[in-house]
Amino acid sequence: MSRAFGDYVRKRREALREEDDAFSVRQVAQRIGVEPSFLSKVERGETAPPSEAKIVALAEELNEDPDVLLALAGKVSSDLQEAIRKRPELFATLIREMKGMPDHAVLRLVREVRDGKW
Amino acid sequence: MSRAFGDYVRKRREALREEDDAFSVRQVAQRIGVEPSFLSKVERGETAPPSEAKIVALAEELNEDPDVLLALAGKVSSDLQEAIRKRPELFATLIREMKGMPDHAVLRLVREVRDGKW
DNA sequence: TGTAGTATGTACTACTTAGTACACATTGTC
DNA sequence: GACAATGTGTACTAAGTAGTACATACTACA
Repeated sequence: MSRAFGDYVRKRREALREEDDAFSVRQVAQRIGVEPSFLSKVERGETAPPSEAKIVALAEELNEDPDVLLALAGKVSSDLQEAIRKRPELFATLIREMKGMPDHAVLRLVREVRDGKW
Repeated sequence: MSRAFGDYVRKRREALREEDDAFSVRQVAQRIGVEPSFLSKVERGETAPPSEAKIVALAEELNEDPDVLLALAGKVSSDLQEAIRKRPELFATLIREMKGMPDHAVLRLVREVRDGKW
């Protein structure tokens, strides 16, 4: 089991803690709605990452992008999955086409789409 | 539990069966590597759709687009998920932007990308 | 020195996933 | 009328998911 998720969360939490004691395992656990022992195990990679809902809560707590945290946990946000499931051929083709493209090309595309050229 | 997946599979299998007796529940089940009773229950929606691997095998068997079948089963192909997880911010933004767009716009985009304009 | 807060260890559990194994009743066919 | 093939009902299960509950051990500080 890769510990990328746990390591990342722990580092981020401890960084925030330098400035604010409220970022202890216990307090963060309580705010996201899990037992401290569970969060501890997650951070140490002893247990698989939590559910999507808890990961999103954690991302908010740590001021991180939920999609990035979900990715580290090996998941994809359910709203993205739903969007794909609604038009599977279209999105499947597009994503497979783009997965071989460099970041800057994808980024350019994102911007064009966002700027309403479509 | 919605039975969209099972209904679709059953219809498709029975259509193929008009032409070819090899498309019985038993024989298809054997070819995709499950018990006939399991496929039967799946088609009648009595059990949740099978795993991704079996769905893909079934799609091949039925000459259907695996992404469509996966979508009916409420799933997204793991290779697409992996592509998203590798660049979560980029893909998340793009997909969320596109989910509100009409089909023809998405299709145009797919074609532009495929035709190497990027 | 006691007590408040902190992290972690241990044990357990309810639910879900993804099926198998086998028996049974029906239908076609030789 | 036997035999083969078909679809389905019933019972079961191994592994994974997503945690809880409580006990223990350490640290700071008043």
